[in-house]
Amino acid sequence: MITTRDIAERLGISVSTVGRALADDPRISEKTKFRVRQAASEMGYVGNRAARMMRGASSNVVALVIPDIRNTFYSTIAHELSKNMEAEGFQLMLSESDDDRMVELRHLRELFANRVAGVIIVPTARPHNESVKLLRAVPHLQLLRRHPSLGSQWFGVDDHEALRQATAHLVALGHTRIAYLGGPEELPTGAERLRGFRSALREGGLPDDAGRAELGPPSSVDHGREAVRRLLQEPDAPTALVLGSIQLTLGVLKELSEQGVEVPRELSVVGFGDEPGFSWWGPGLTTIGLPIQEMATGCALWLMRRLKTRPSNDGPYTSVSPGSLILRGSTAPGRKHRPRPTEP
Amino acid sequence: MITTRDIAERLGISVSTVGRALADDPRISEKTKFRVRQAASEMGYVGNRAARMMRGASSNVVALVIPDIRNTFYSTIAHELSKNMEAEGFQLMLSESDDDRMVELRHLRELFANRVAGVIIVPTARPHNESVKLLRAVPHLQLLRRHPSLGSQWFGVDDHEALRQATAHLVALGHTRIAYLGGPEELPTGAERLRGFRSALREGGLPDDAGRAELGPPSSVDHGREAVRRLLQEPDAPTALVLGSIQLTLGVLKELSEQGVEVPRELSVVGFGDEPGFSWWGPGLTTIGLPIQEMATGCALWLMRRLKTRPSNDGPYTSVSPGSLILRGSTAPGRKHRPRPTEP
DNA sequence: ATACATTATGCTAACGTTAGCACGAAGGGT
DNA sequence: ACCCTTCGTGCTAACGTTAGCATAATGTAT
Repeated sequence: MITTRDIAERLGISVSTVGRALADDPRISEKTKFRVRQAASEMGYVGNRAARMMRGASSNVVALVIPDIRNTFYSTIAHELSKNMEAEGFQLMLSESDDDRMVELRHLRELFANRVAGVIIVPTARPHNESVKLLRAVPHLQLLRRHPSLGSQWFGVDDHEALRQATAHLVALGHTRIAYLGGPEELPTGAERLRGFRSALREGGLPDDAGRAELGPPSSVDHGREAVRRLLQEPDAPTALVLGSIQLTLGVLKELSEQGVEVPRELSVVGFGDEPGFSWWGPGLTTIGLPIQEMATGCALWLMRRLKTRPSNDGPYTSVSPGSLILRGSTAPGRKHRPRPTEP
Repeated sequence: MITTRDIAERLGISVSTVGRALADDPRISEKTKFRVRQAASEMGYVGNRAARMMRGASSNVVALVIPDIRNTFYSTIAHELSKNMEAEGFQLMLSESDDDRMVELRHLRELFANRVAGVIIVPTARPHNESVKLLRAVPHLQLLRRHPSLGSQWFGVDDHEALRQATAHLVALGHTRIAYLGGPEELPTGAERLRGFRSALREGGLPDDAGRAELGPPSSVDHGREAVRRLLQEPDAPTALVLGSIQLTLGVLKELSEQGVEVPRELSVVGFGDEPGFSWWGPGLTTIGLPIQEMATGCALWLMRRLKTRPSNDGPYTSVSPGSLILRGSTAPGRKHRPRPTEP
C-alpha cells in the first residue's frame, strides 16, 4: 500500500508537505500541490483512515443493527440510510442480530472495536447489559423498537394507533370475533400493537372474549402459516383477522391461498405493512401502510446532523410516524358465524 | 475511550503486559492475566482495531457493493454473507451503487480508505477505470454480473441457460409470438439472458421475427409496467412473455393485475426469480427459480477461506449455478393470435 | 545592508497497539 | 559460589497521519 512517505520520497519532499498538499492546505504552493496530487494519483495513493483516526479524527462509518435484512421493512431502511449517508461521505456497516441478544452483543463489540461513529439499532427484546454500556459511548438511535435502557433517542411508528385503526375498521364492519396475530409481547412493538388491538375492541364496546391474540416469535413466516391453520380449524373460529408483522402477513396470505379460503366472505383480513404482492393477493389486501421510508430518511438526517455538530446536544428525542389504513378488498361486513366454504 | 495505557496505569504495570495479557500470551502469569481482564472489563475497555491495523493487522471488514438492497436478490445475498461472516468474526460494509459507476467509484474509494479486507461486488455495466485499479489491491469477487476487467473470480447463475429453459417452455407450448423484457444488453447478465432467449427460439425452429426483445434500465419496476402496457396495445401483440429480472416481473404482475388481463388465457407469462407473492399471483406465476441463497453462501465461504490463508492463491475461479423452472399456472398452450378479453 | 514580514517547507511528537529485544528474579545443576 | 535456563515483565520502536513549532527562502521597507 502506498503511503504519504512513498510520495514524499519520490518527489524529494517531506511527508508533512505531502500531507498538507493532499489536505489542500493554503500554506502549500500551487505548484507543489499539483506535483503531489499528480504523483498520488499515478501511484494509486489512498489515504489510510485508520491512521487518521489515531490522530483523533472520527470514523465515517455508521452501523445499522437490525434483526434481518430480508425483511422489507429493514431493507427499505438500509436503503434510505445508505443513500442519505453516501451524500455526506459516510459508509454503512450492516449487522444482523437475528433477534438474538448474544449475536447483537457480538456485533456491537466488533462495531466498537472498529470505532463506528454512530449506531442505528432495532434492538432485541432485552439487550445485554454490555450492549447497553457499549452504546452509551456513541451517538445512537433506536428505530421502530424502543428499549428504555438505550436512551430516549428514538424514531418509530405509532404501533398502538396503527393496530387500533386496523382493528377499529373490523369492529365498524360488525365483526365480533376478531383474532390478532402478532409478535411477542416482550418486544416493545409487540406490546404496543397488542394494546392497540385491545383498545379498539374496548372502544367498540365489544366484550372481553371478542378478541383473541396469538403471539409468537418475531418475524416468523412459518408461525403465521401455522397459526392461521390452527385458527380456522377451531369450532368457533374468528370471522376476522388482524396481523401484527410483515412476516406474519406473508405467511398468512400464503396459507390462505393454499387452503383456498375465500376472503373476505369466509374471513376478513387486515395485513401489516405493504408489499408489492399485497395488492394482487386475492381480492387485494387491506393493510396498514407505514411510512418506513420517511422514517428512515428522518433517522439518517438526524444522525448526520448529530455527527457533524460536535457538541453533545442529546436532548431526549422522539419522532413518531402515524400509519394509515390502505383499503382494498380483503374485509367485508361481519356475520355471527364464519360461513362454510362454498361447494365447488 | 479507555486504552491499554489506562489499564496499565491503574494496575501499576506496563502497557506491554496489558497487551499481552489481553492477547492471552503464555508468557504472562495467570494471576496478572486475571487482574488485567478484570480491570479491562470493569473499565469497559474495547480494543482499537485502527491501532491494531497500523501494526500490520488486516481489517475484519468485507464490503458488499450492490445496486440496491431492496431487491430481494441482493438482500438475500447480504443476509447469507452477513450470517456466514459473523461466525468468522467479520463485519459487513454495505454500499449501494444504484447502478451508477460514479457512485460505485465513490463507494470504493471510501471502502479502500477504510482498508476493507475484501470486496464482493455486483459491478455496474462498465466500472470506472479507477474502480478497477482499486479492486486489484484486495481479494475481490464478482457476483452475478461479471466484467472482464475485474478479474476472473466470479460467482453467478447460468443466465443463458435460465432464459433458454424459460423460453423453451413457451416454445414447447406452441407459442410463436414471444416477447422478452429484460435489462440492458450492456450488462453482462442482460446480454446472457437475451442470448438464452434467442437460443431457445432458434432451437425451437421459430423464425427470426417470432421473438422480440424489449430492453430497458436495470431493476426498474416502472419500466416493467410501462413496457407490458405498450406490448398489449399493439395490433399483433405477443401471446407469451418472458421476464429477465425480478423488478421487471414485479412491475409486470402489478400491471397485468390492474388491467385485468386473463393469464394464461390471453397471455402466458414466465417470471424471473421467486418472491413470496409470485405463488399467489393470479393463477400462480411460472417462473425461473435461482439458487441465490446457495450462491451467496458459496461466495461467503470462498472469501472467508481466501482471507484466512495469506498466500495469494488467486487462480481463476468461476462457479455457475443452474436455475430451475418452477411450473405454476401462468402458462398455457399458444394460439395463433392473442384472444380478446372475455366480456364481463 | 539590516530588520522584518511573509511564504513555503521540514522536523518532531503523538495517537493505541504490538513485536523484538533486554532485563531482573528465581531455580536447578555443577 | 558459579553458570544456565526459565519465567515474568518492561522498554522501545514502528505502523501512517497530522498539528505545532521551527526553519529556510523570499520579498519589502527602512
